[in-house]
Order: sequence, then structure tokens, then C-alpha cells
Amino acid sequence: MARSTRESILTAAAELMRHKGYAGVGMKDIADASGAPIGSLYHHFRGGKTQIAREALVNAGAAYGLLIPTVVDAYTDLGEAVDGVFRQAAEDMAHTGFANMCPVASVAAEVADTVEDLRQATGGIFGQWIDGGTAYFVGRGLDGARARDVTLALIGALEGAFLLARVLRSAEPLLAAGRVLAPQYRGTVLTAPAGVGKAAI
Amino acid sequence: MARSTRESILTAAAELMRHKGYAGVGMKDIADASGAPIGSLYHHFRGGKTQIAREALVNAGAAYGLLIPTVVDAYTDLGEAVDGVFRQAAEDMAHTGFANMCPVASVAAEVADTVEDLRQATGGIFGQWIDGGTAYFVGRGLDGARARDVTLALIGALEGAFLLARVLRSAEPLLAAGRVLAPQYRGTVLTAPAGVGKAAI
DNA sequence: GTCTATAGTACGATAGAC
DNA sequence: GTCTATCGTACTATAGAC
Repeated sequence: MARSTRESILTAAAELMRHKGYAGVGMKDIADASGAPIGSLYHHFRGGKTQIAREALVNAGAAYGLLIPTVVDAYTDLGEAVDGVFRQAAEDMAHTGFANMCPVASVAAEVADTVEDLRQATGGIFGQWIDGGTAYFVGRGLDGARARDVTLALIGALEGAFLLARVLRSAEPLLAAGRVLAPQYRGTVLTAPAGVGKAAI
Repeated sequence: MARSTRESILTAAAELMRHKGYAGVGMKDIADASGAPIGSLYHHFRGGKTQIAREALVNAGAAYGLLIPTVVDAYTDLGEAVDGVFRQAAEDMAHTGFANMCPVASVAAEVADTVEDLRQATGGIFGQWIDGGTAYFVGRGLDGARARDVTLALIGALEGAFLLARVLRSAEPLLAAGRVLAPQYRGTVLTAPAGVGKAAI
């Protein structure tokens, strides 16, 4: 791989902040976890901590946004797809001991009212997920308004259920969300995946 | 009123942490906002910052848990009630400029993987919301399993939509959640509110 | 029970040798 | 581009006068 120092810093920061939030992670922590000394952090990111957080969130967020389309790709019935998304999420969380899944949510919750710069960055990421998901579902035959509502409801319900599942250390909130959301979409047939749709996200 | 120093500290801490999270709030901040000097904080809370956070979360969480039953009380159709919950939440958020509503979520997201003591505290609060909400809906005629799923889905969808709404500074995620969740419950008639149910939460 | 002063540590950020 | 040493500040927590 031969990852650059810059990349190491961003992946270390993303992983740390996913679990400990923004204020809870120090530059020293990022330096230690990435293997780079403090000076290198400021050499590569002159904007300091906020710039590192911003770029780390954008990187991790772009990758994480592919999750829903990737899972849904395997289904042709929207109801089963919704069910599959929450079952998959429940399985993944159980495997990690109910540690945080989403690399954006915790930091977003922490900075939304306080660090305008990072609020905008996280807003951009969520916006891309929403637009990308909407385009994906439109590509699979749903009309625009319905596609957007499904995407918003899926992302919202996932983020909320992630939080409850982490705190309660239980998959129940994720499975309950699936049980409630899936039935109404059962019978809605999705057209064949384009394969290109995912790239749009 | 004549609020005690203890109470002032807890309400100040709860309000600060709702917006800035746990690590983002210092003891100095709490002292300044409450009017009490640092020494008083440690006099009343020998457990330091984590004890203040724990008690502040429990206090604020107990009050906030009444929100869903209070709104649902005004409805007899479950679908309209669900719609009403998200409409009310959207209105409230818009009025505060999309600042955080839930006093527990941000801190919970931040500490769930790191501060076991506070993870348990927030878990207890969410657990009470879930149990209380389930009991409330059972009191209004739903069977147990359905009542619990509705409660879990409502709380999860609300928390997720709150996060998206804050970050995007838009009520759309809340309204979309209502549009998606409400229809399937339309026609489900709720029995008359007991009036006691709320006290159980 | 209230409040001040301060200990001891960790923070974000910088300067400058290599 | 890498790394060390360090600045100045803010942190949690404590000691002790009142």
C-alpha cells in the first residue's frame, strides 16, 4: 500500500473520532495513533485540528455512504431491502460489541451547535448521502419524492437506532426499526441495479 | 423557586452539554453558567465531572421522556399521533434555529464507547423512555410487542432525524420521517389516555 | 456550605534543527 | 518533509481560609 503520512493521519483521526468524538480526541492522540509526530500534523494540515477533522470526516463519510446502496443492490423488493439493511446493521454492530458504526454521527452531534466549520462539513456529507441515495432509488424505479423520503427515513432511522443500540448494547432498536419500516414497502418492486448508481454516491 | 446551588449546577451542566457535548464542556464553564465557584462544584459533587454529567443527564432525561406521551395524548388515531409527534418536533426545532433538542443524545453518542459509567447512565435513561413509552401505548390499547416496537421506532427515528435536522439546518428529515412512519398506523385507534400513564415515565 | 488560589497535567499550536 | 522541544493556555481537581 505505502500509505502516505497524510493518509495515515486522516485514517487515524477518523477512527479515533468515531469512538471518542471531536473534543475527546487530542492532537497527541492522533500523532500517536498515526505514527507521525505532532510537527507533521501541522505540516500537512496547517488548519490544525479542525482541518484534520474536516478532511477525515469527508474521507470516511464518502466511503460509508456506499453502505445502503451496496446492501440494497442484493434485493428486488424494497420491503426486503429495508429489512436487509437493518438486519445487516444489527449483525455488524453485534460483531463489534456495539461500538460505533457511523464515522460521522458522533462528531456531527457534538459540533452542530458549536463549530460552524465542521457543522457545514458534516452537513455536506449527509447531503451527499441523501442526494446519492435518492439518485440510487430513482435509478431503481422509484419516483423522486418517494426516493428522497425513503432515503431520509432510512438514514435517519439508522442513525437513531445506531445510537440506541450503542448505548443499550443491544440490537433490538435496529431490528425494531426494520420491523416497523419494512412492511409498508413490501410489494414495491425495484428495477435492476444500474451498477453505476453507487459511483454517484 | 429558590433553586439550590446544587440544582443550578445541574441545570447549567445539562444545558451546556446538550449543545457542546461532554468533553466540550469544562468545569469552569459549568461554574460560570451556574454562578457557583469551582469549589462548590466539588463540594456538592465529590465524583467530579462525571457525577455532574450523570445527575444532569438523569434529571433532564426524566423530564424530556414525557414529550412523546404528552403529544400523543391529544390524538385518538395512532397514525395522526405519529404525524403530530414529528410535526411538533419540526416546529420546535425551527423555532430554536435547529439547535439540539434532546439533552441526552449528543453526550450519549460521545461516551458510549469510552466512558462506561456514563454509557450506563444514558442507557438507563433510554431504557426508561422505552419502558415508559411501551407502558403508555399499552395503556392506550396496543398489545405489548407492538407498543414496544412503536416506541423504539419513534425514539430512534426522532433521534436520527434530530441529528440530520441540526446538521442540515432543515426540518425536512423530521417531516420525511413522519410521512414514512405515519401512514401504516392510520386507522389504529387508541383508547382514551389514562392520565396516569405519563407519571410512569 | 462558600469561595479563592493553585497544584499538576494535558491541551492546541509553533519554532526551528535536521 | 520529519521530528523535538517548548510556549502559553485551559483543563480537572484539591487545599484551605472564611
